[in-house]
Amino acid sequence: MRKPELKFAIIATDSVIFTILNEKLKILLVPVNIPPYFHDMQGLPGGLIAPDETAEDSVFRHIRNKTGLDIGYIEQLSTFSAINRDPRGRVVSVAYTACLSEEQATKSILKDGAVWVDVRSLPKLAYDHNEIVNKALENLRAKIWHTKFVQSLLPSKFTLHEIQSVFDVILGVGSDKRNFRTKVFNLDILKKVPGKKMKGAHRPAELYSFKASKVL
Amino acid sequence: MRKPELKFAIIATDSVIFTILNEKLKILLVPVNIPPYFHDMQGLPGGLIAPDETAEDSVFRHIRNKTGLDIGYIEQLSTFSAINRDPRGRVVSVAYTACLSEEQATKSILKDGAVWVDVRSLPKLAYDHNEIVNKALENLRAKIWHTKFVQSLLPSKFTLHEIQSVFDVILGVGSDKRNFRTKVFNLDILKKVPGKKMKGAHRPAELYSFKASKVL
DNA sequence: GCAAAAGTGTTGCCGGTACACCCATGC
DNA sequence: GCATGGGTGTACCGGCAACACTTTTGC
Repeated sequence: MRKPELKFAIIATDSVIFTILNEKLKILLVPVNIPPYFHDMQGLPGGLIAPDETAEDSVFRHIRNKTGLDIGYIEQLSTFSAINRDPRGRVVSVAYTACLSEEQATKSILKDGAVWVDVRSLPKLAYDHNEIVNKALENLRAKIWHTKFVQSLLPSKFTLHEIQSVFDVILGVGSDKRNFRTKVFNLDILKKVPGKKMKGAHRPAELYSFKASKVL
Repeated sequence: MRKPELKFAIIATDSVIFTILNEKLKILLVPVNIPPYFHDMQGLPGGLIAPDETAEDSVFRHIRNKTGLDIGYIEQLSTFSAINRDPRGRVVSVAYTACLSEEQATKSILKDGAVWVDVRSLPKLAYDHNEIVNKALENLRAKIWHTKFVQSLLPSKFTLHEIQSVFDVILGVGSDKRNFRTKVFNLDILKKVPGKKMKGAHRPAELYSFKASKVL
């Protein structure tokens, strides 16, 4: 099945890059065309780790190449080492999760056919990338209250409605406005900042930002 | 600093193997002697991943070689890829956590100078192994209530005192007997099994075992 | 009968959830 | 003045922590 020409395993990284566009959770996918194994499929952005870079460096480099962006916050997800996960040979992949704000995602200049795809309607992906995405989603949902993922998904200033919407979209449930606010205020992670945000003919919303390094 | 003869990174695994001996949390360490880099030091058991095995396979194999035991349950911890973590060349390591019962640990036939060392009095270890152990400890403490680690640390039948002792030793705090029992009973993960355990001139203790696959 | 570990319930607090109304703005 | 989203408080429930006495056994 796999070609024996590679004597040792090669190390790569794959990135699950989340953003929220139009209240939908999306990830970045790139075309995969590797005859005779994969025809017109999609997969996660990623690539080999260069000899003089760490896995994190590699992730930053590959994301920059696909989006033109410098991502600020990534988190290691897991390492995938199934023997036949890459039909071309033995490739072990260290998977990472990253998040972008809608603003960053829309201003990024996608290259090589990269596209944002709704996680609710993912196609069958190349390699074991569906498995990686599923694990990334589980991990995101489990840790959303205890990591900086939310901060990466939001602009520097945001309304309470916006931050609540991030939680609701990721967790896939609608939450109560008053309870949500009580909870985040008790966590003491937000500070009110000057200015208000108008959106249509309504009462303007207060703006908030994250207190420096409160959430781990 | 590092030798350039290796053109690509090599993949290895390292294992943090916990057990509890005499109410002390211990890990397995092996001697490391690699002049001119490491003289009479200790480090985690581990080794390269063979081309035809997964990372998990590699962990099982290396543990078997050091202890003569077949470990049942392991869990991936994290992957360490700092460029100079191994002074001999570029080695990326996938770290795993495993746990053994006291019975398994004492009956295991340690080879190559492997020893059990109290985590409270660890020496400076070779490579970045102190960092790996610290992360493994954090992870163990954070997930102790939600993983099979506790099951791996206990024999198949045990008393309530014994399981509480496992939690207390790992978390480093004494807990209330009645509250602890209320909590585990509410979790519905234990079943009473026939027989009692005597230990000195006292009232005998009931024996319990885990219900099949309740804890994830 | 005494030393030593096993076993057993109640109370207060806190975090989570359910739930409804007034406020500020543009038109 | 009305339509639209912004903002606020209370009541119930369940999990968690503090706390002391009786039971069973070997000697």
